[in-house]
Formats: sequence, C-alpha cells, structure tokens
Amino acid sequence: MQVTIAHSQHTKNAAAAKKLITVPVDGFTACPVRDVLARIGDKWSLLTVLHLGSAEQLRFNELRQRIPGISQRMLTVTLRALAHDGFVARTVFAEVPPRVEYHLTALGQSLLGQLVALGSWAADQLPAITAARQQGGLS
Amino acid sequence: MQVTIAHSQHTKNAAAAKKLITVPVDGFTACPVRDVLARIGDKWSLLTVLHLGSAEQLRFNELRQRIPGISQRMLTVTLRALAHDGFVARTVFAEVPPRVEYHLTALGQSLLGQLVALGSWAADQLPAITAARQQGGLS
DNA sequence: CCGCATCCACTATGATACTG
DNA sequence: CAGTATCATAGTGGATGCGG
Repeated sequence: MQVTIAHSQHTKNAAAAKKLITVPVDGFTACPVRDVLARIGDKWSLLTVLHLGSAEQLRFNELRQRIPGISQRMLTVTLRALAHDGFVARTVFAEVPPRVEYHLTALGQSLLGQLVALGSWAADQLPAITAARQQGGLS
Repeated sequence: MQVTIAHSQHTKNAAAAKKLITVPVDGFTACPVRDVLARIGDKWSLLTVLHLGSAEQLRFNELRQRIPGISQRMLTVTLRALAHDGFVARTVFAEVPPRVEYHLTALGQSLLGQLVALGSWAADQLPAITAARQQGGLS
C-alpha cells in the first residue's frame, strides 16, 4: 500500500520543493507521528508535559523549580512551542506582580496519556534494551 | 515528591492511585520514556523503523532509496543506533559484492507497534493540532 | 556495494544580563 | 515574576572522498 505523506522538512536547499512524498508503508501515515515526535522528542517537552500533568496548573517558576536543570530560556521556548500546538494553555493575569499560569489542555492531557502508555511500554522493554546495549558493544 | 498519572486519562482520585503509575519526579529526568524518545525522536529513526517494518528485510541502499532525503551517513548512524539498542538486526554476507541486510527484531517490532499506536493518535489529533497552530498566533 | 572519516553549516541548548 | 536579548558552545545533519 502506498501512502502519501506530508514532508515538512525545512531545508534551505531547493530539494525541499518536493513537499509531498509517496512512501510504501503498511497503511500507516508516517508523518503525523514524525511531526508529533519532533515536538515532544526534544530535551524538555516531555518533562514539561509530565510535570504539568502532575498538577492542576503551575506558574512559570513553579514549573522551573520542578524541572531540574532547565534554564529559563528553554522553559520559555518549550512552553511556547507546546502552547503553539495547543497542548498547553497559558493564562496571563495582568496584575502586579505579574502572574502566568500554565495547564494542560484536553489535547495536552490526551498527549499525556500517550506518553504514559509509551512509558509503560518503555519500562517494560527496558531490560531487553539494556541487555541489547551491553551485548552489542556498539556506541 | 511523587506524581501519579492515570494510564488512560488524568485523574486525581487517591483511591485509584494504587492502579496508577507512581513516578518520582526526580526520576523523570532519567525516565525510560525520555530515553526511548531520545532514540526514536531524532530525525530519521522513526522513518527507518517504519520502513523496515513494511518489509521483511532490506538492504542498505534499498532502505536509502525508500527514505527520501536521508544521507548515507545518517542512515549508517541511525541503523547503528537502532542495532545498538536491539531494535534492528544487521546481517552481513561476506560475499563479493558485499551485501548487508537489516530487519526488525522482536523488540523492534514491538517498538513498531507503539509507533503505529502513536501514529493513530497523532493522525486522530492532527486536525486539533493544526487548528491550534493556526489559531494560536504564538510562534 | 557498504559505510566510515573528514570537513562544514545549522540548530538546539545553556549562561548571563537586562526589561516590563 | 516572567520573561527577552545576547553571546557561547555542543551536538546533529549534510556533502564528499576514501577504504574494505
């Protein structure tokens, strides 16, 4: 079965002109997955969603304290990306002192569910993966 | 501090907490999900696994032709990483001309299943995500 | 034919200082 | 408090040539 998938590769090269590609895949649209993975596959999005899912809502610095090692900048960037895709809602209170709260949207909680499911699988397969890594010796 | 997350959805019910996944927050940093995501979340691993899953076995250049835009280097790197984690098996035929075939292991097919599940969800949510991106104005 | 090594561009990330 | 701006750095990915 042939599947035509969107190819959102951002190459400055003229090769990016071909925006649609046709790939023989067993009926699975590969690109949405890739697209989503590109969002949550970065260093901090996963952790951010997980932590947001663990509370009703969190303020910027609360979130920052809960995610060890994240910089102010990366938290800002990550939150904006997640908000841009509709996973996170941002509420600004025009007060003094300023207050901004973030919480998962329905879409974000749906994503959280997927991540947790993936987590279950990962935890399940971890021994096998670890074993393979030790065996292979490749790095 | 610990965080409980429902498998299916986000729940705060303490009584049902026994059946939920309880994860130490500090452990999020080293969470298996994050680890797996770091592997398949890169630019090519996902496509490679999907294409390998769509065939019994594939040779290096067959794979290369099926993945539009991948460079020789990245295919090599990706395949090595996947083989290192036991998702892909590499078979070298010491012939002339040389022949190397790759196929998914049981672990790899398990991963494929997860990716397909994630793909179903992604395809399902794609309209919502697209709508959010257009609406959001944030970039 | 397979794929490794080298060089190079780009991007993601991090540290720090400044602003509304 | 909640960012934004700027600079510095490391890792990723692409192009090309060589080796097995």
